[in-house]
Amino acid sequence: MSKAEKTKAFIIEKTAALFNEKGYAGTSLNDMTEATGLTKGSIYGNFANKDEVALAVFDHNLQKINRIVKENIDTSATYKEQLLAYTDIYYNFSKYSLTPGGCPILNTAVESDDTHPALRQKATEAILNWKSNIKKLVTKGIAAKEFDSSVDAEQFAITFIAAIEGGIMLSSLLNKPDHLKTVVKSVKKMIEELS
Amino acid sequence: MSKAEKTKAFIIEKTAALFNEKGYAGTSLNDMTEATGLTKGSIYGNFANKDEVALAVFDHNLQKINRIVKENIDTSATYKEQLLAYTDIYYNFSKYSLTPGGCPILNTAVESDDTHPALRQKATEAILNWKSNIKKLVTKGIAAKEFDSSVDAEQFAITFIAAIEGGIMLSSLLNKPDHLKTVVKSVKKMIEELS
Amino acid sequence: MSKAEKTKAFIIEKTAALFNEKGYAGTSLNDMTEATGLTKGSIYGNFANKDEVALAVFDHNLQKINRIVKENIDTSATYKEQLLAYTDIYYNFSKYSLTPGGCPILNTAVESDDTHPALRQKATEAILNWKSNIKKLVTKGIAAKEFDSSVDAEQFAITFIAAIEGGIMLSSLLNKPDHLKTVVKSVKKMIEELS
Amino acid sequence: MSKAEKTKAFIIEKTAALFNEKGYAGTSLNDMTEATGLTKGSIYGNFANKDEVALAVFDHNLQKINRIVKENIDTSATYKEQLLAYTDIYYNFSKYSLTPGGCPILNTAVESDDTHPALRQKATEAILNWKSNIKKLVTKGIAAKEFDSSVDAEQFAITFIAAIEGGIMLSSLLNKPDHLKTVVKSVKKMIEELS
DNA sequence: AATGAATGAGCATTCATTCAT
DNA sequence: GATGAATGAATGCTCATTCAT
Repeated sequence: MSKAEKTKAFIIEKTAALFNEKGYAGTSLNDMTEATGLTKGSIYGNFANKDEVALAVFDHNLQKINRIVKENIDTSATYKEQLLAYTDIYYNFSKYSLTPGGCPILNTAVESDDTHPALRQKATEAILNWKSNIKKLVTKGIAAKEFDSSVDAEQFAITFIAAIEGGIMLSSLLNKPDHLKTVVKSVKKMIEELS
Repeated sequence: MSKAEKTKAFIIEKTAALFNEKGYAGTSLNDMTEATGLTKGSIYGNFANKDEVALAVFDHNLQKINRIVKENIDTSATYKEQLLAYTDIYYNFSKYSLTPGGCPILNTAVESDDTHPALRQKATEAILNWKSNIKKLVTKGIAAKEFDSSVDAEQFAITFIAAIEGGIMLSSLLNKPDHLKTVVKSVKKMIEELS
Repeated sequence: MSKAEKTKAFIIEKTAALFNEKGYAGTSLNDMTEATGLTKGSIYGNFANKDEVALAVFDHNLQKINRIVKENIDTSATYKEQLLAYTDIYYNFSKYSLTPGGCPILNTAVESDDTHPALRQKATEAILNWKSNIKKLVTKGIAAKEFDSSVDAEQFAITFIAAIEGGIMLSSLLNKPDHLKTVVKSVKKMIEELS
Repeated sequence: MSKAEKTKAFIIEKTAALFNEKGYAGTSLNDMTEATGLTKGSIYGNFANKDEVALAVFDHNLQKINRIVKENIDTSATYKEQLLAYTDIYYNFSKYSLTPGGCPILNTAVESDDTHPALRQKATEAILNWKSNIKKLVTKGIAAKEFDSSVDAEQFAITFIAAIEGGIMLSSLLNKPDHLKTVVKSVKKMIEELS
């Protein structure tokens, strides 16, 4: 890793919390220099502009989540177990020391949808990919006779994601991590009902 | 209604969409003068500062939703029907010409939770009130033997709100109103299962 | 004249020398606040941006010159006398307390021709208008039998302007006002030769 | 020529057009690295600062012109012919592929006279040298009885340079190479009248 | 001799807010 | 009660320059 790559990674890591907590518009270059200890010139030497940092931070946050998902899903044998493992991630959400400030996908989605096309695009892709993954597990589970053939995979995936994201929002806003656990419990019940 | 009250109401109405779409940090006084056709001096003559406008806008948006909820719930006889009526509001969400830019509670919750205590407080109250309403309907439904006594009202309320809010986010981000309808379908199924 | 118009005029007057001496790129907003005693905000309250000030300054400088030209030309009876009166303006160039820093048209022409289309356009129009005026005097002089019919009005006008502007440049650069007077003498000889 | 000398020459050549078109203040180190393909460090390894490059570029441009002048003058027998040869250079100005952006002496003179003493000094010397050359030709022509003894060599030289430089400015600004030719024609007539 | 990476001062511009009229 | 005009701090970004490697 070159010096530039190291500094880029350093900037991303140090500003990730900032962008997630204060949003894109709410995070200033000054905030960023304070968080990193670097000068504005240095940040602009490594990124073309604030936008590029924000997009890189989003990718960074997403990778973090995807890595956790992969680790937890791969060890599961059946599709049902994989779905349950998926939910377990959110049941133990606070355990994983993820970027503070709530779910980056949710935050980005909410802030960017009317204001920042490039970020919106990133959030959209992340959600569509997530939906596709859940859908695949359900479809394969049906094929493997784990789930009832009448199950609507699309509907399940959408409801799954909606509930989890809504649960994260409630937990963050009300400062009650248990609310997400409560939602996860309901989602687990939904998974049981797939059979 | 005095002239001052009229102007205040006018400012709130004209800037409501702005705040909901661009967020608090993303909405400038200049945006507000453009949207209203008024001068900055005039806005400051009617509100102490930008904050006050944002808070008033939140109240305005919330009242709009609450009025719709009240209208649709009151006509229902049973508690189950009332819960179903509740969900119908979101099934037909786009029909009610609400403030553009997605759900104001969700937007405010996401933007304010790490940055704006006063707005956060408003969002918190709105959510807690919503949760309390749903919980009451379930509790009364249990007492009236409409729902099974084993039902956890708190869990249901939290999951209900989480799913709906998550559904709104998905619909806004992906620009697919049907996603919210899909979530509402799942919620209706959850209501059926309460019996 | 409204307050805004007064401030605009004040800004133009106070920054005219600045732009003429340091050029468009060489004049900073800080220079402008120092020269006017106003804040940046005040300048931006009266002009959309630095460009608008520069363009207004150019117009202001041009008007100043045009006013002097008009005053001196109008009193002359014959076309030859009008041409001579024209040159007298430049013979006494330093007398008129014009904007310091040399000829604004020349300065703007030289700086803007490869970099600033809007300013270039202004300089172009000023020069074309000047050429047209000189040409008209010659043409009318020919018609009035003051000048020989073989005279090429276009050639005279171009040479006239070129010599004067070149003379201003030499005087400014070498800090020798007499150089312009020397050039004017040659131009006067050219005028005598028109007959 | 050492490596360092080669690189210096390379930098000068590649940035000459830049400085002539955008001016000293308008040319950034970034522009210079783009134009040369070198790094900032490399430019600073070969020149003390931006100033030094600009001064070297001026010298480079001046040498180019002087070489052309020498080549064209030397072949002429009489002083009148030498003066006419001088003007021919400008009649065919566009033929010689000189630095784009107009006359470097004029550009430098106009930009630097109020802002950059070192460049101003260079432009001053170039003009004085030019004037001295023209003056010598006229004086020698008088001594050789080619020109009338009443001719004012200083006045002729100043008017000559003023007209040519003014002509270059008009041609550049109005994008009409013919304007310079028109001026040159007038200058040739002036030369004829010296006899 | 050249590079990559950094610096900090400076750039044009926009911000929320104030206040005399 | 509303306006026009101002303020000064903050915005994102670029500048010429330096220096360890």
